Amino acid sequence: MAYWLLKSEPDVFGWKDLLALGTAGEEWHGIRNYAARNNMRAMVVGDRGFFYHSNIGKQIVGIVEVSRTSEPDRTTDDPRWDCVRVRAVTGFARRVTLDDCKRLPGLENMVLTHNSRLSVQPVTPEEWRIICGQGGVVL
DNA sequence: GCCAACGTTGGC
DNA sequence: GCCAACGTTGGC
Repeated sequence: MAYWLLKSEPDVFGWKDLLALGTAGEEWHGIRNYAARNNMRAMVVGDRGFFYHSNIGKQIVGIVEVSRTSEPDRTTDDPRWDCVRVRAVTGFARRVTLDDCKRLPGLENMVLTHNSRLSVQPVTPEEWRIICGQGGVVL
């Protein structure tokens, strides 16, 4: 299983919005960046991802699961762009901030801390373990 | 609200 | 294929 990090501005679509959709989840549409799209194309059903609130909060707030693999993004006519479907799995007992990620040992190379613009990012198993521990998530 | 970083576009 | 111009993102 691979691990990812998905960003969203919480005033547009936040963790509570995803939670409200339950097991149906949400299509992760609107991605218009090749690197982010390629990361989505690499996802398989069952992969897990962190849900990150950008701009407001700047923190990881929960865990999502990929529930459907990449398919064309119906919100555009441009055939280049895809989306996956994700659903909420569990919220963090303690949210893990961007500052935490910059500070914690073992996260020095995390994409989040040095390519802040990439909206769908890979996360290594070690990074996943550290952040889940920090977030109070029992693996 | 500003601006640096980054990606994309399009003229050549 | 290069690169200047432009647009967007997101931290500050």
